[in-house]
Amino acid sequence: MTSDQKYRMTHQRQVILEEIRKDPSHPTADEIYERVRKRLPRISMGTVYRNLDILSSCGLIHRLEPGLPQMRFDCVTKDHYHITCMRCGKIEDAPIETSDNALENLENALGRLTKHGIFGHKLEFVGLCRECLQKESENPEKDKRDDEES
Amino acid sequence: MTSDQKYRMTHQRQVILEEIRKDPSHPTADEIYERVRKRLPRISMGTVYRNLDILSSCGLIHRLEPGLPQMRFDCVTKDHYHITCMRCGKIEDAPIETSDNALENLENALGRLTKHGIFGHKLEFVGLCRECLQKESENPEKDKRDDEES
DNA sequence: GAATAGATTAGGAATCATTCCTATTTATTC
DNA sequence: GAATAAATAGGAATGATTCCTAATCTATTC
Repeated sequence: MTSDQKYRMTHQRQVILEEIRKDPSHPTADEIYERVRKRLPRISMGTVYRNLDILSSCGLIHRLEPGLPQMRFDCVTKDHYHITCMRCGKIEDAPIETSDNALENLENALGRLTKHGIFGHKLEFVGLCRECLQKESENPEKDKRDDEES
Repeated sequence: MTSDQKYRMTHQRQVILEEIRKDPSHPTADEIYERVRKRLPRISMGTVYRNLDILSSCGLIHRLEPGLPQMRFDCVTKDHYHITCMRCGKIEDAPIETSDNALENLENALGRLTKHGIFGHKLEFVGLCRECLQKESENPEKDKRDDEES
């Protein structure tokens, strides 16, 4: 698929890849399944998961692991950072560059300090997305006090 | 438990907290359950989970969410960073300070740029722990080529 | 173009961490 | 010490993910 011949690019795999590439919103496996199913009604969830694994391990997509029960997938394979909404779970790209090497220097220093092999880092920003922030301001303090006067 | 009286400090809750505080290795819920069970043989998993939730929401412990199926818990509530071993899943503290405010500045800039409310970030280093690194060097390339000459 | 072998699939069962439910127990307050 | 609320044990339910199997597809070789 990349250069090795271990994998074939089957039609199902191609459609899954296309649907991920159509969608910059970091969809879950389930969302990908639903979209692919419109084009391939007989596809199974097992096939979707297996191909998400294979596509990730080939580097054609990225697997995201926010602290939420479902994994999400990213068609952008260039390293970048994300903002996760703590209310609705939406994940958006953080418009910052990873090119400055402060974190890389830190990785090297950490490797020396700890004798670990440090191969990378995951940096994720957490907050409220624009929509949830707006709802918050329209309905202030709503869910911070769910123990009073129900 | 902190200052509000919403929660009681029950014996079970106390024991759970003590066992977490005895153990700096970021145990899973299951590991905590096993340790607590030695002291309270009749405790149930539901009680452990409920109390881990409550203790986290009170700020007495921290809940970690590495990209692995099990959550882990940390008795150190001061903000700090971790190194997760991609082979064995062990989580260790990263001996770096969070006090320099580069990431804080970045959060502020991001908030302005995106109109999100940014409340924090999660930074996690990924690599091999000392033990797994050593095994790797004793048995080089073992698991990178599991497709050749089994 | 038949035979072979390996990869892939659909479908569904199994797994397993976590959450939820309920009847009972425990602590607190009046 | 009755009333009330919180917490518990035990077990069932949930739900994302993984695993299994028989059937199908595809590339290669003769």
